[in-house]
Amino acid sequence: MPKVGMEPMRRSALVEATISEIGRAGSLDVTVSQIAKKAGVSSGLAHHYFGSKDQIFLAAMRHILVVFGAEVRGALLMAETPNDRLQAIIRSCFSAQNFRPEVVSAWLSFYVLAQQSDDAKRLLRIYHLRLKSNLMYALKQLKANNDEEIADTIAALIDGVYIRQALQRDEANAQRAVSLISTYVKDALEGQT
Amino acid sequence: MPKVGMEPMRRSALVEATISEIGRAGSLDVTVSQIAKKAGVSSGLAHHYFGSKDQIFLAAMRHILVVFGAEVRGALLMAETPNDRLQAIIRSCFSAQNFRPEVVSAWLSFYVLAQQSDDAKRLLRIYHLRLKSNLMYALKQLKANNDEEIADTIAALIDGVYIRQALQRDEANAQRAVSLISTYVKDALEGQT
DNA sequence: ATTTTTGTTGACTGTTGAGTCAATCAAAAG
DNA sequence: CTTTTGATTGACTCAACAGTCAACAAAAAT
Repeated sequence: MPKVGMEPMRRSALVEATISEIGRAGSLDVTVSQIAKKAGVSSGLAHHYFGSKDQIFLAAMRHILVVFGAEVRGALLMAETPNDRLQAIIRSCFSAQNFRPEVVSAWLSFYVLAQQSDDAKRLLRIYHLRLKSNLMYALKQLKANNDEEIADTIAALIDGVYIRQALQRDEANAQRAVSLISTYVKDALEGQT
Repeated sequence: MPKVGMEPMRRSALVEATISEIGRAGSLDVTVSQIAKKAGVSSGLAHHYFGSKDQIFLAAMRHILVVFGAEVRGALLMAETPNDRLQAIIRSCFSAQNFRPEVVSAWLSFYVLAQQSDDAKRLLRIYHLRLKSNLMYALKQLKANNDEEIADTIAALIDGVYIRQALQRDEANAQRAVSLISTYVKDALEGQT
């Protein structure tokens, strides 16, 4: 079985397994062995490819952020008006991919990780900046005079809805989440123009 | 030195130490020894009074919720109009006591704990229900036709602002947090009446 | 004065889990 | 056919830590 070129497959299997196990456990309290088992390999191999548990976590976090970023970019491509752009961003947050229970749960754990690891903090900051810049770009075109406050509110709302979803654990209602935030956006823009 | 009646003092010292250490570490990854040391006692004593680490965490969480609940109730007493009531609730969330960096950080960890422990989940659910009921009571008097959605949005906003504060770690700007949420409330109510 | 109760410690135990390492296997290269 | 290289394992080491326990200290009760 040992063929050449296994590395990328193993890496991504381990990353997926990490997200899945973190989601299942609801915390970073998962062992390398659990992750490896879920990925169908030995714990030694996980260390072989990633070096340490921390690196595995970071790789998983990077993966989630990359998937998220790609989805947002894809959705933005099809948006024509500034309002479309806002909707595209919001809807991306709650897409089937990103709003999966394990992923939501993993997000929460990554927020915790970011309090401990500088690398994780850096990753999350980049994500935050990109999200805000995307929001601001659309809001500026809409001539919202308090665009910065609105952007921060949207961002906080997204995080808040996520955290609450992580707790409830019933099947995620993405529709309601999107409508909640969209309603806010509508009200906020009406109130000020 | 061993006088009678030490128990309540030790318990509260340990609870305070737990919050402080969780806040410092940014996660539940603190040892009983660390907590005990911070409280100025031995690890054995912590076990003596609480039985297990889980129980210590739960006691700390209960303490935060009790303090929070008391503050909200106090603020509500002085509110006269429904709008005052909303403001009172929001302002309580960001009071000097509740919005301390360690407490904010501990909150985030408690959300994680609630994904693992049923007891923690129950505690948090009670807090959520009480918060929502307080919000709804005020919103109903304001004749908001979409009161439930507004209540959920406020709650999500509070959580979102908290989580972001936990990350930034710079000195908390409670003023801005309150104004962010108050602005939302104003817009939401104007938009619909 | 002695007994009981309450508070308190720190050493000890058992377990768990991260990371290492030598050895193995099979394909690819020469 | 032999050598190299990448993939892979599982046993092993070592440290950390939760929880236990026997023992001690001082006040309170008798």
